Order: sequence, then structure tokens, then C-alpha cells
Amino acid sequence: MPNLQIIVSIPLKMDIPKQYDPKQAEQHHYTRWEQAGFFAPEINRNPDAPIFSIAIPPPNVTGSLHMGHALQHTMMDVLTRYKRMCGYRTLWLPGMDHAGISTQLMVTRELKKERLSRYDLGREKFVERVWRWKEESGGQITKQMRREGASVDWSREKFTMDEDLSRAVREVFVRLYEEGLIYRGNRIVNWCPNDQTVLSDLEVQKDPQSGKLYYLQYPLKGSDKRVTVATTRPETMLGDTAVAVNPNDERYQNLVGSTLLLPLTDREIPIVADEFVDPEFGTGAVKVTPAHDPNDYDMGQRHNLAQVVVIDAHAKMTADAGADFAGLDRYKARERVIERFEDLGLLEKIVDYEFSISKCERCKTVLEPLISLQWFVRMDQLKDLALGLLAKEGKPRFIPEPYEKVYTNWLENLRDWTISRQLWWGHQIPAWYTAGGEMVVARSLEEARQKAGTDDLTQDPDVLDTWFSSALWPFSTLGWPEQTRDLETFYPTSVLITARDIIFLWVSRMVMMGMKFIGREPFADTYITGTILDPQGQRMSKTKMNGVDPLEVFDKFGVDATRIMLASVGSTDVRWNEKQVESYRNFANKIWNAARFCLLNSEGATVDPTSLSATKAQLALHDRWIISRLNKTTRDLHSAIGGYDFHDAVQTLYHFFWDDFCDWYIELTKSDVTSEEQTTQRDVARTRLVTVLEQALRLLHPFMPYITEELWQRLPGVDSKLLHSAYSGASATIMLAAYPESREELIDDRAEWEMQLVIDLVTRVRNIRSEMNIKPGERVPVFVSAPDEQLRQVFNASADQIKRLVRASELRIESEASAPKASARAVLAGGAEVAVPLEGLIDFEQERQRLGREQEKLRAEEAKLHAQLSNPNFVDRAPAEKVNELRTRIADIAQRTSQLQQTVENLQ
RNA sequence: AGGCACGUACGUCAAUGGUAGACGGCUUCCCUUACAAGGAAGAGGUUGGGGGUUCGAAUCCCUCCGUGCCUACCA
Repeated sequence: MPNLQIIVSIPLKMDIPKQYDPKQAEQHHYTRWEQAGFFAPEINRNPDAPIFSIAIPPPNVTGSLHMGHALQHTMMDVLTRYKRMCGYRTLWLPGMDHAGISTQLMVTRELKKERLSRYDLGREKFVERVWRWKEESGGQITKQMRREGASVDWSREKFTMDEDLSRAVREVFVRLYEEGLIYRGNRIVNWCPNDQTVLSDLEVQKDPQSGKLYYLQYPLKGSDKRVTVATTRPETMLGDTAVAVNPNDERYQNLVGSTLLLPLTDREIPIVADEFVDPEFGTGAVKVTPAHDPNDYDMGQRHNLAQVVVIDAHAKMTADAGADFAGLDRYKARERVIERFEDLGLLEKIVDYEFSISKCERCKTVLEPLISLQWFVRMDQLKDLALGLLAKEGKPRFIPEPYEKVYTNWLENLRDWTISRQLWWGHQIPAWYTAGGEMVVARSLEEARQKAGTDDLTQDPDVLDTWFSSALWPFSTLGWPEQTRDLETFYPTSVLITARDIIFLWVSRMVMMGMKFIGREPFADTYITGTILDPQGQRMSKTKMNGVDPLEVFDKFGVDATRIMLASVGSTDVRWNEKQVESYRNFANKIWNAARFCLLNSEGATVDPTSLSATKAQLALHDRWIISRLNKTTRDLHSAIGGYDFHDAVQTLYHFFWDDFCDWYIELTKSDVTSEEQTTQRDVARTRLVTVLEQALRLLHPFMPYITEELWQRLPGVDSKLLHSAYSGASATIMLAAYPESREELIDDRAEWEMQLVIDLVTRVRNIRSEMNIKPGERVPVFVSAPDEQLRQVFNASADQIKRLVRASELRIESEASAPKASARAVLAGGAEVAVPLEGLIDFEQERQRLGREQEKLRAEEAKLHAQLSNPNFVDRAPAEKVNELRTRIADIAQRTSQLQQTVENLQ
């Protein structure tokens, strides 16, 4: 472990600014955490520690941080930090994807500025150049992840083009090939004329398009009849090799088998019958172009039709399109075909038509379906592995659950995967060809030479789809095909957190490859995050320029505020709302100032967890109460985080800290804590206060790592003793402190009930003060009457605090009401009443109205409950527990009502 | 075209079939020595419309309206 400067400052009386400055806190801690090795699993010294691991969805090397990353990373970091504090041996493995097309485009664009093309450089020089680009400008995102506070183990950072990962890629390729699951073949594929490469179905973007439907007439041979076909792409008619009709279509039945004269060419083409044809659409007759349309390709296979290629890889017409068209751009050719048909009188009509068009996901060029020689992965066996895993073991478990169906539906209808790409940047396909055209597939050139028995080999120029290496990510990053310790220890990973748009591209493929090569699932759970939309509800995108830059949000509100806001999003789509972050910024400030108060009153105190487990009898109500609340909060947090309910976890933390701890506990303990005299009682109170804060900081840490570390380091008495036992020997840091455990015996429902009585009393008095316009500074006498002795005891025990919180000049607690008539009153639970004498101040009419409103509320509620209870069916069929609950409530309301009635009468 | 979501306060979102909440905003009052990025109190909802199941529906079912997303081989 490197020798490090410990940035622990314990300035008891030093100035603590009134406002939290996130930049200051974000400055040092990350570097220290990273350098001290806190992120690496090796920090855990417990050989029997349970394992928690996540492989990050590798961001593109070309990418920079966007809101989607920030969202996913936050959730992964929350889980990782949480598990680490729970004592798990924790690995969150970072890395990047080489992102074939994007990266190649990026560098190509750079070259263009130098008026060069990649061909000018040649393959080798070009790839060198990409590497150089990667070293110099790639991987911006890794710096940004450090800013996020992501507790990834940088010592294990991977890149999909690293030698070891590339080796895994070749190994998988060779094995799949040898099993016949990878094959090379001529198929119709999605071709991008701009990028000059094939794309898989998943990289195709379908865009709605308003275009035209052209009705073309083809003359029937030996007749003056014509058959009309409808098409959106007239230029492809030059490659037609048939016209198809539905076999059951009576209009055409007698024409099946006859021959058409294909206009503009000298070809004759048959009319075939095929179930695929929808008689309802267009004319019911379809032109068939096997070389330029996927459906027609299939039809061509069924009917043994010739493939006439009329469009080339640059989307220009070929020589086979005829002298009239050869060399023309596809759209130019379309115009000319239409002109010719019109001249020939064979153009029946043109109608407007809405359809969808296939575009390249990256460059938005309209794709051209072309027949070409490519590599494919056969999916039938692989998809069965994935489906079998789900059926037998229920893995991966999808959260939220409905995605499971999306996943299975897709798997069930899976087609073969086109894995070759005509790019230079990527994993070159490990296939070599001899001069004689013989092919060998091998793990290396040496192996290929051996297999081929010659050194005269040429490697296949294509590279693999980027998603091919991504599919291996969960195990290739751990050293596979070597049986490494990491692989044994951290595979399968615990959970995958990702966005829903790559369920098919990535999630399913990892499952298939994991099952195929390791025999186990790559991750147990899959958590699909929601999407952050722009304020108008639109998807954020570069082209729309409506993205919100997380780094700017960090600058404005701090990393912690942004993180906890993102965590609260959970798995639903939300519109971006800066106000939300602002409110969590305020929360951070609240934490800061609560700590500030504790620190300014911390002399004589020291963090001491045992101070929160003293026996009940020794403690005041507010102490028993906050301990109970703390333990309940802790319990709820374990369950929320364990169930990936990030939203609930955040709400729980927020309310515990702000409402319970700040609004009530600090106020209630203030008299003890701020006492001028240095007494044991004061030290004990201070210790307890600072310890509750310390526990709260631990609970908050996974969500807000910076502010919690910053404050934790300043607490009196924090040292490595507070770390989880698995981290003995490490220097003091909150990120290795034990995450609090909930202790059932410290949950005190009685204390919570009593405290609620006090809170209600205080709130009622404040209400009266506010409604009666009593100046905040003015002290007034307060009379509490409670016939129930228990209640009086509760109020008496907290009398001092109550007095202070309601700013009472005196507080009388009696069994019977003795307040003067001219008092404002409010009814409390258990037949108790509180009164504030307002001689001369009270407006009887106003007071009557106020009480009237109160009565109205009670009456409405009572009526509702009464209606329910008087329904015999309810009493009969609802569970007895529910019925009793209702009876209790109605009794309570009845008591309040009569009490209130009394109060109103007393007003006279 | 099919499939899947969603529709709750002014806004953004919560709520195992059992008293509809939070945060922001809004109103009133307060710079009360942790915090005005704060405190106290308050107003605000027939849960998109209609129907059904149930003792009981924001929640389950049907239907209509509206909005998103995904899939698809209709030329």
C-alpha cells in the first residue's frame, strides 16, 4: 500500500462555514480513497467474506459522461459502497468499450481535416492512429467517473481491445466456429453505403417516412393485359426476377405460372404464388427483387429465383441495371425509372404513402439491403441456453419484473447474428485464407499456419461487431480463458445495472455467452433503470441538443446532491427538473449544518456507538426515541437497498435526517448539549448526539460519499476502530466503517408513541400561536389538561423541552382544565386538551370559526368511518383486525369530538 | 400493424386491495445564537372519462380518450 498523507483534520473549534461547499469536499477524498486501495477487494482481510461484484457496462471510449451514465453509476456505486460497508469482498470492475464504428468515425473525421482518408494511411497506420487517439483523447469518461465518486477498482480497469480480452474473443470465435455455431455465408444484410459496412438488425433504426407508393404495370407476355405492382422503391424493378401473388387470390389464380415482360429490360419473369403476399395491400401483386429486399430474398429462396444485383455497395446502379442506369445514384435512378414508365404509359399512378425506412443508427444514412458474404452466429442453441436458465433457475431476475417478458419474447424470435463488420478498428476475424482460397480459423497466426500447412496466408480483413466482445465482458475482464482467482471469486457477478435499450444488444448476449463458456449466468439480477427525459418529456440526445450535462450539474449543486437525486429516480422515466437537485443540495446543506451544530458543541464528546445501546431506564424519552428511529431507519434501509428500492431508501434517509434528527432530536437535546457548565450529563448528551450523527453519516455514505467523509473525518474520536472488522489495518475512513445493523431490542414503540404525543402537543400549540398571530418571540402560558395519568406523566417528563419548543412562559399540566375562558384551545389524543390564555387578544368569533373548521374535519372523517362500519358486509367479511382498527379510530374521533364540543361550549 | 408501459396536488414523482403522501412551488408569520440553501403554520386531490369485480379500488378486469416506448417481413 502506498504511503499516503492522511487528510484527517480534527479542528474542534475551527471555523466551520455556514454553507456547505461541495467543491472543497470533493477535492481530496477520492484521490486518497483510490491511492489507499480502498476500492480494491484486497482491502478486505476476511478470507470468508461474502462476495459482491459488478462489471460496469463499459462506456464507449469515445464517449463522455451523460445523464444516463450518472444514473447507472450512482446506483452501482450505492450498492457497491453499501456492500463494502457490510463487509463484503467487493469488486466493481471498470472499463471501456472500443466502440468500433464510433471510434473509427471519430478518427476518420480527424484525418479529413488533414485532407486524408483512411485508405491514404493504410490499415496498419490507421489502427496505430486510432490507438494514439485513444491514448490522447479517449477515455474522458474515466476522469469523469472519478468526479462522480465511483468506487471502482481502477487497478483492474479493462479495455475491450486489450490483449487479454482480445485473446478471449479469438478463443470464443474459434470454439463457436468449431462447433458450427459460427459460419460464413452469402446472405442479404443491412448495408450502410456511407460507412461501407454491414450492420446487425439491432443497429438499424426505423424511422417513419412520408413517401410515395408507385403503381407500375408489367405487360403480360403474349397478351395485351398488364399486371400492376405497387412499390416504394421503383428503381429496384431493374432487379426483379418475379412477381408474386397470394395463391388464394382469385384475381390472379389463372395467371400464376405465366410470364411477364419486365419493362426497361429484356428480361422475362414468372408470376409465382406465395403465402407471404397480402392480397389486401396495393394490388395484391408484388414485384420480387431477391437481391435488394429481405422478404424478396426469402421468397427468392423458396421459388429458386435468380438474384440480379442492380445496386452496389455505394448505393449506385450496377452495369446489370442496364446502360441507361449504370452508375446512377439510387435516387436519381428512381426518377429515371419513373420517367421511362411514364413515357411507356406503364405508370398507373403515384399515391402518398407513410412507411418506415431503415437507417444507420450512427450516420442516419438510408440502408441498402444487399447480398454479401459475411460471418454469422447461429443463435438457436445459444438462445436455448438463455431460455433454459430462465426457466430452470429464474435467472437473471429482472427488476422491474415486466422486462423478463420483453427479454424472452426477443430471445424466442431471435435470428442469426451478423458479426462481421467492414471496419479496421476492432477485433480482426481470426480466419485466414491460403492462396488457393482454403480457409482456416485459428487462435493465432502460428496456429493458422500449422493448420494450413503454409505460411502464405491472408487474414480475413473484417473485424467483429463491437457487441461480440461486449458479450464476453463479465468473464473476459476476469481473465478467462485462464482459470484465474478473480474468475473463480467474482463470477457470476451479483447484478447488472443498465438501461433498457441494450437488453437485446447486450444483456441477452452476455447471458448466452456466459452460459456457453462458463456454464453459469453472468449475473444474478438485472436492474433496468428509468430514463432521464428532458423537461418536455423528450429523450435527451446529442442531435436534439437537449441533453443536460451531469458535470455542469455537479458544478452547480455538488456531486452528492446530484447522486442522491438520481438514486431517488429508481426505475421509472422522469423528466429532468433542476429544482429536484436543488432541494437535495439544500439537504446536503442541512446535513452540513446539523454537523456544524454538533461539532460546535462537541467538547467533551467522542463518537461512541455503545452510547446508543444503554438500557432504556437510564435514558430520557427523546434519547430512547431517536435510538428507536435510528434502528428502524437502519432496518428499512437494509430492506430497501436489498430490494433495489432506491427511491424508498432515499426517502427514508431524508426524513430520518431532516425530520427526526434535525427538527426534533437536536431541538430536544439542545438544553443538555448547549449547557454552559461542563457536566457529565452534558458530555453524555454530546457524545450521544455526535454518535447518532455518526451513524446517520454512515447510513448516508453510499448515496453521498463526499459530504459524509468530509464530516466524518471531523468528528471527535473517529479512528480505525470504527471500521468494519474486515478492514482492520486500514486507515480511518467512513467508506470502510461498518454499515449500521438494526437491533430489534432497541426499537421502542412505546417511546415512539410517547414522543408522538409530545410532537402533537407542540404542533397544536404552534398552530394556535400562528393562527392567533402571536409574535414568535412572545412567551405565553400554556395549560395542558389530561385526565389520563399516563399522559400527564409523559408531558411532565418532557416539560422543559415542551416549554422551550412552544416558547411558553409557564407550562401547567393538570388533570382538569383550569385555563381562563379567554383561551385558544385544541384537542389532543386521549381526552387531553391544550389551552393558551389570550386575555384581551382573543377574538372569540375567530376562535369559534377555527374550532368550527376543526369540528368539520372530524365530522367528515367520522361520517366516512361510520358509513363503512355500518355496512354489515364489511363487519362480516373484512378481517377482524381491520374492523377493530376502524373501531379504535372511530372511538378516538368520538372522544375528540366530544372534547371539542366541550371546548366550544366553554367559549361562551 | 401488433406488444408493453404510463395518466395521481400547480410542477416532478410516491403509495403489499385497507386513513391518497413527499419534495419543489404557493399563502401567512419569523434573520428565534446549526442552517433564510433556514424555522413555524397553512391552503391545495371525486387518483384521465365511463363501466365492472370486491365488505372495500389510485391499485384487479373491461372500454374509451390521451401520452410514451419497444418489436415487426405489408411491398
